[in-house]
Amino acid sequence: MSEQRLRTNFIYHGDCREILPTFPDECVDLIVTSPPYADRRKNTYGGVPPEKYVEWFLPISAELKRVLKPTGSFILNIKERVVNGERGTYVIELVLEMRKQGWLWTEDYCWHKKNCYPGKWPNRFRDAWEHCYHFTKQKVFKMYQEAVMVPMGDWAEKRLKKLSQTDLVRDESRSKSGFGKRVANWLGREWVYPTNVLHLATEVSNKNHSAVFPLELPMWFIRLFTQEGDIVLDPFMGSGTTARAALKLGRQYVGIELCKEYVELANRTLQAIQPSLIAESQTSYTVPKRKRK
Amino acid sequence: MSEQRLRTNFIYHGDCREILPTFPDECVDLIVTSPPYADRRKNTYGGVPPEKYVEWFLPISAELKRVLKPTGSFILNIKERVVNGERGTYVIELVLEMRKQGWLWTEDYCWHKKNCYPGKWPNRFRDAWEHCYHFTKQKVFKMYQEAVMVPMGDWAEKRLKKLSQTDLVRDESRSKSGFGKRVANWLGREWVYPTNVLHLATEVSNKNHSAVFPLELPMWFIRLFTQEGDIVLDPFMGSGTTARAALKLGRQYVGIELCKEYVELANRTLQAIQPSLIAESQTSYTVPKRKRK
DNA sequence: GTTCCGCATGAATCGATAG
DNA sequence: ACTATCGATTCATGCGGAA
Repeated sequence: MSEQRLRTNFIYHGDCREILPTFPDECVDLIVTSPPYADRRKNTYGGVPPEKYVEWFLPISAELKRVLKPTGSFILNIKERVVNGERGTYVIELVLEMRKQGWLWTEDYCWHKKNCYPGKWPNRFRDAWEHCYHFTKQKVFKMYQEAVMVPMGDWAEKRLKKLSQTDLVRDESRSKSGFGKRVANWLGREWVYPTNVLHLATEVSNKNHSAVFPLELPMWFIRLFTQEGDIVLDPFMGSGTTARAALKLGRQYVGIELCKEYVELANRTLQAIQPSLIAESQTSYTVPKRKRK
Repeated sequence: MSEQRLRTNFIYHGDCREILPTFPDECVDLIVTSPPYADRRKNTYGGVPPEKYVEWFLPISAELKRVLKPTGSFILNIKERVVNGERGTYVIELVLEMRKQGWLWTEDYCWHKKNCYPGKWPNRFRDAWEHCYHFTKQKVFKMYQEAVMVPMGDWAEKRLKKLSQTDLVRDESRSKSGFGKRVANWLGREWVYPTNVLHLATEVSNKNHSAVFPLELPMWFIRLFTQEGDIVLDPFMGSGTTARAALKLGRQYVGIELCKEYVELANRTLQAIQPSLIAESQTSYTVPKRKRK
C-alpha cells in the first residue's frame, strides 16, 4: 500500500488481520474489544481452537500496538473458556506473550456479570465474571478518572440505574475538561472514585447475536480513557456496541467486522442514532505513511 | 522420617516446606490458603520477591498435591501485585507451572472485596478483587453445591449481613448433609446456586494482625468441598482464620504457621471457641507410611 | 434497645527523597 | 542510575460513645 488511511465513524467489512495494516501508525486513542473466544462463534469466525488462540491473536495485537497512540489504552475483554473440564490457559499465555511484544499489562479490571448465563454442572457454578485487561504502551497514559466517579456508597448497585436514565448523551455534550471534577464540587464529597470491579448486567437483547457485552462496558472505558472527539477502535465490532458507545459519548468510532450481516446491522443501528455523523464518515481524513510527526 | 503422621485440630509451628513432608500421602480433604503475596508481609515471612515467587512456591504446591486426597480440592487465594506500574506476572506463571506439576486448574473464583484498600493514583483505581484459584487432582472431585445455596434474589448484598449475625456457629451444629436444601424446605423460599463470584468484605477489626481474608471466605469453600469431620489444611495459617472456619463447621483443621506469635494467637482464639476439640488434638491418629489402605 | 456519628484501620500504590 | 524508605492519598467497615 502506498499510503495508510483511516476512516472514522465507519465500519470496515473484512478480517482485521488485513484491514489493520492499512491504518496509519498511532492513529487511535483507545481500543476496546471482545474478540471471539476460543472455539466460539464458529459460524462467523474460523472458530479458533484454544491451542491456536495465542498464535492467532499475536499478529493482531502487534498491529493494534502499532495503530494505538503512545498515550492510548487497549481494553481486552476476554475469559478463559472451560476446555475439557479445566479453565483454558490460552488467555494467560496471551498476556505473557503480549508483554513480550512490548505491551504493558497495566491492570486487570473485573467485569462482574450480574445476570450471567444460566446452567448447572457438577464441578462448577455459573461463570459470572470476565477479565477486562488493560494494556498500554507507556507507563504514563491518558486517564480521566473524574469522568467515571460514582455516588458515595454503593457504586455497584446504584450506578447503573442512574446512568441509563440520564447520564448518557446529554451530560457529555457540555464543556468537557474537568467535567467530572465540577460535578464532584457541586455535590460536595458525595462522589468517589470507583474500583477496578465493574458491576454490569449483560444485555439480553437481540436474539440473532450472541450476547456480547453491555453498552455500559465500552462506555465506561471510553469515558475513562478518552475525551470528546477522540477515536475509538474495535477490531471485532460484532453488532456495533463499541461504536454505539462512542457515538453516544461524542467520540469517533472505527469498527472492523468480518461478518457482513453484523456490519449491516451495526450500520442500521448507528444510522438510527445519528444519521449525520455516519454521513460525515465519507469525508474523513487520510494520513500519508511516514509523513506524520 | 520413618513414619508420617498427621495431627488434626492442631497448628504446626514451622516452615511448611519442612512440615508438609512429615504428613502422610492423601490425608486431607481440602486445602484453603492465602500464601504471603510477593514482597508482602516482610516482617513475618521472608518477603519473597516477585521474580522468585514461582520458584519458591512450586515445591510447596508439589507437597500439597501429595497430601491431598484424590477427590480433594485446593483453593489458592492470591492476587497479582503491582510491580513498577504493571501487574506482576508471577501468579499466572504459577498457574501454568502448577499444571505442569499435574494440578488441574478447574476454576478461578473471583473474590470481590467490598471494602478494598483506599488510595488514589494516576494510572489505576483501587484493587477490589482477588483470585481464588480452584485446583484439583482429578476431573471428578467432591463438591457439595447444595451446602452453599443462597436465597433467590440478591445473593451478593444480603448474604453477608445475614451470615455474620446468626449463621455462624449455631446453624452449623445441626445435621449437616443437605443443609441448604432442608432450609429451603423449612422456609418455603426459593434457593438458587451461587455463581463463581463471591462478595465479601475484609475484616478490619483485629488490630494486632493483618486481617487477611474474612472468615466467610474459607467457610464458603469448606461448605462447598467438605463434609462434617473432613480435614482442612492451611499451610499458611496466619492468625487462624481457616482453622476457625473449619471448627465452626464441624470439620477438623490442620494448620502450619511460621510465625510463633500467630500460632499462639490462633490457639488462643480456637481455644475460646471449642476447648474440648483442641484438647483432643493431643490424641489424634498417626498414619504409618505405606501402611494406609 | 435503636440510630447516628466520629474514628481508627487496613495483604495498596505512587512519587519524591535519601543513601 | 538504582534501590530503600516515607508521606500523601483515599474509603468501606465496625467499633464505641452519644442522643
